Amino acid sequence: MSQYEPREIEGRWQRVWADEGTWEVPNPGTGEDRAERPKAYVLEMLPYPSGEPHVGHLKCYAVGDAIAHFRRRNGFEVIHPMGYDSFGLPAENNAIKTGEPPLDATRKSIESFRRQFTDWGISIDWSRELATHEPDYYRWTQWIFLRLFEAGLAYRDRAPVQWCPEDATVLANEQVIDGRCERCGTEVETRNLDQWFFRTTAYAEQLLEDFERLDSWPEHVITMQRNWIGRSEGAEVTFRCEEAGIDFPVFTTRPDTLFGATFFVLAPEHPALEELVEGTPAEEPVREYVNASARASVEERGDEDRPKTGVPLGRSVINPVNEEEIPMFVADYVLMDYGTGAIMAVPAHDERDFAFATEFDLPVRQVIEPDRDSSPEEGELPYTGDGPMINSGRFDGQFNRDAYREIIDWLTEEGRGEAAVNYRLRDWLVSRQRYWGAPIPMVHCESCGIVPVPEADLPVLLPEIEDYAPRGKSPLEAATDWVAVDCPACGGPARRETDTMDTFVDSSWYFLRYLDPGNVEEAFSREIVDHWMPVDQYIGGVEHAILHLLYARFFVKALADDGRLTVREPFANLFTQGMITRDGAKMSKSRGNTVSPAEYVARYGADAARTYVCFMGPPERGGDWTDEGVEGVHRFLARLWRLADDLEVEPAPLGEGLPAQPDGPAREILSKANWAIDKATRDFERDFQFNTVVAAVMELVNECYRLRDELSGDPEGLACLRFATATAASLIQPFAPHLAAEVYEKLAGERVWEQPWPEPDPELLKSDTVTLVVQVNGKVRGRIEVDEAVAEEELLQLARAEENVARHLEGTETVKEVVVPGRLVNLVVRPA
RNA sequence: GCGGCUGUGGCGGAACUGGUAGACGCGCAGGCUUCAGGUGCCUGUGUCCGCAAGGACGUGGAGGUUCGACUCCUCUCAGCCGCACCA
Repeated sequence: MSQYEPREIEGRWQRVWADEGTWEVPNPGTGEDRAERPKAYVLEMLPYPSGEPHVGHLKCYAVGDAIAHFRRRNGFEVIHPMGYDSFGLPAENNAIKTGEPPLDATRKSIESFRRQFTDWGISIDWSRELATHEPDYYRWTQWIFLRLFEAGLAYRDRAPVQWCPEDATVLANEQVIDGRCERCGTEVETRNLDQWFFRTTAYAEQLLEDFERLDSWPEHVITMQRNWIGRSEGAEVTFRCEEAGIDFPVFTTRPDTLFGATFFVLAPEHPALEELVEGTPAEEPVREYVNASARASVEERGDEDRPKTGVPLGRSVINPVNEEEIPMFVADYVLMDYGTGAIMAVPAHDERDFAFATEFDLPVRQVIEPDRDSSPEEGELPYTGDGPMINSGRFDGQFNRDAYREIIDWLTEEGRGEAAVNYRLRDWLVSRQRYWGAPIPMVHCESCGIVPVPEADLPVLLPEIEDYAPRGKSPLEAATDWVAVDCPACGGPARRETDTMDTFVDSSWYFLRYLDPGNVEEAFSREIVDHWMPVDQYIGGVEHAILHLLYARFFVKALADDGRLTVREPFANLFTQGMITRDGAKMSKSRGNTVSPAEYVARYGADAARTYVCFMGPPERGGDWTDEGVEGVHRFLARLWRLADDLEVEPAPLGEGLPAQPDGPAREILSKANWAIDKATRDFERDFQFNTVVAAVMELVNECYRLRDELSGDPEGLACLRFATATAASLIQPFAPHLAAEVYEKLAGERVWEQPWPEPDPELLKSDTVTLVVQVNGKVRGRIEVDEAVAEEELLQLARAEENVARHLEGTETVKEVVVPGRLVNLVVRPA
C-alpha cells in the first residue's frame, strides 16, 4: 500500500511552478492582457534576513499565501512579490564580532530565506524579487531622500537626541522603549548632535485624518498610531519676562485655568535659560541643575513617582490674563520635546504642578469649583474636572467649558495667544552612525555648506571597509578616499556625509519598487504604480503597528505630493498576525524553545506546517506550537491523500457522472461537500477565519470516510465520492497547495490552482428535512425531524407529541408558543 | 493613570444578525486490524446523579432585559498589550 510522501509531492509541484513561472504577473501594457481582471496586491511584510526563517515567518507567509491563492481563484490578478530588508544592525554587529563582512552574511541569509520560501511552496512572483542593500535598490532610496530634501521634508539640525552608548548610535524616538535601546536594552542617553530628520510632523494632521481612507485596519493599530501622533487641542499663550525682554509661548489644553497660574516652568534644555540667569545669583545653581538632569537617564527622569525637583530662576513672567507677576523655575518634569518646552503651572488643577507647588511651598489658587454632581468630595485639590469658574475676573460664574472658547478669542484679540493644536509626534531622526545602511547622498562643502549629490551621480555606493566598529561616529569616516569628494556645486574640496540611513527608510517604499523592479530610469513608473496600488491586503506582525506603518504612510503621502503616485495611503487593508509561542513563552534562542520550520517541513511536509499554523486558532491571535498539533494536521492531510489514492476512478471533470436526483448517501455526501464549500467561502471572506475553513474541510473528509463503503458500490456513488474528495482538495488548496494539486490532478485531471473557487449548489445546500429542537420553558426536551415545508400548526402538534416533551407538558397550561423556522419550537407553560 | 484586547471542557479553539454551548483538532479511554509496538479504521469523551431512559448544573463573578443570553445592558474580578511627568 502506498503512503503519503509530502516531500516527494511538494518537490514535484514546486518544480512545475518554477519552470512555468506560474506566479509571475506581467505589468499592464506589456502585451499580455491578463490585466483585464481586477487586480489584488497581496503583500506580506518583507523579512529581515538574519540566519534562517523562524515560525513567525512561516505563519506570516502561510497566511498571506492563503489569501493570495483565494483571491486568484476568485478571479483576481494577484501580485504577490517578495524581497529582503537586508540593511541593518544585526548583520553589522555580527561583522564586528566575527569579522565576516555584512554583505557576505546577508547574502548567505537571503539564500537560506529564498530556499525555504521555495520549500514552503509560497506562490511568489520571483521576477520581482529585491533586496534593499543592493545598489539597484538603495540608489532609489537615496533618490527619494533627495526628493524629500528638495521638498523641505529632509533637513539637518542640531538637536537633543537619544543616544545608545552600547550600539554607539543615535536612535529614533520610536526605537526607545522605556528609556532603553530597543535593540540591546542599554539605557539611552541624551546628546546634542547634528542629525538628519524627516519632517513627519508636517503630515501629522493627514496621518490622522486619512485613517478614514483605509478599508479595514485593526482598530487597535489605528488607536496606537493615534496615541503616538498624540493630537491635543488647546491654546498657545504668551507669557512675557519684562526684565529679560523675552516672550515665552506656552501650549496649554486648559486655557480656562489661566487665572490659576501661580508659577512658570522651563525645561532644563530650554535655550533661553542661560540668558535668563547669566550674571545672577541663580546662574550657578541653575547650571548645576541643568547638568544633573542632562546626566540623568531618560528612564530616571521619566519616573512619575519621583519627587518633583527644580530651581528658581529669580525671574518672573507676566500672566497675560491678569497682569500678575509669577516666578519662574527650571524643572525636569517639563519636557523640551513637547509643546514649547515651557509651561504655565496651575497647581490647583494639575497634579504635576500641584506636586511641584507642594514641594516648593508655592501658592495654589483654585479657579474652578468642583461640580457638586460629579464630585462629592468638594474642595479637594488638585481638581482636574469641570465646573463653574471662580477667581477669574469677568469669567467668574461661567461654566469652564463654555468660557474656554471665549478666553481663546479674547487672547487672540489682545494678541497674547491663539488657538493651537499640538502633537506628540516628533520628526523622524533618520541618520545613523553605522556602516550597514544606505549612505545619505549629501556632501559637506566648506564654502557651499550642505549640497545634495546630483541625481545623475547616484547611487552613492557604500564603500568596503575593514573595521565596522562604531566609535561614536560613522565607521565610514575611515574610508578616506570615499569621504573626500569634489563639491557638486563649486567643485572645491568637500566631504561626504558619512551617516547612513535608518533601515526603516529602506522599508518605507519597497512595496512600490516591487511593482517596477527593473526600472533603471526611475524608482518606479507612476503609471504602473497607479495600476497596482494600494496594497489590497498587507500582512505582518503587530510589532510594526507604529514605526513601519507610520513611516510608510508618510512616504506615500510625501511622494504623492511630489507627483510620483496617486494613492495617499499605501495599505488599504491590514492584517496583523499573532505571535506563535512555545510552551507558553515567546521563542528565543536563549530560552532554547525555538521551532525550526525547516525541521517540521522535512518531517511532515510544508503543507502540514502551513496548514497547522492556519489551524491553530484565529491567525490574528497568537497560539502555542505543539508537535501533536502538527501531527494532527499531517494525519488529516494523509487521510485526504489516502482517500484519493484508494479511489479507483479515472480522472474526469468534477460534475461528471453525478446522479441527477441524488438520494441516500449520495445526497448526504453531496450536501456535505456543498456545505463545506459554502462554509469555507464565508469564513474566508469573514475576517480570515482560516481555522474554521480547515475544520470544515476536515468534516468533509470525515464524512467521505463515513460514507465511503456505501458509495463505492456503483458508478454514481463513486462519482459522488470523487466529487467530494476533489472538493476537499480544492478547498484546502490555499493552505496545502501541493497536496491539493496532487489530489485534484488524480481525480479531475486538472490543475487546481487554475480552477475557479467552487460555488455551492443551492439545491444541495438545503436538505428536505430539518431537525428542530423542542424546548419547554427554554429547556431542550426533545428533537423532531420534520419536512422543511411543514406548516406551523402541524409543527406544534408534532412537537407536543414528542414523547419526552409530552411528559414535561403534563399538568401544565401553555402560556406562549415560540416558533423559529428551521431552528426550534419553545413552549412556555405554567402549572395548570 | 489613560487607551485597547481577552476570559468557554484536561488543552488549542467553534457557536453567522440572541435560538441545540463545546464544531474541528489535540489528549485520554475502548474496540477492530497486527505476532507485537507503531500506523490505520471505528466508537466514546463538559461536570455531577443514573444500568438506562432521563435529570440537575455549566461559557471569570454578581445583577438585569428576554419565551430564550457565550452573545445585549449595568456593576465587578483576572490576565495580556500599547502609551505614559504629553502641560
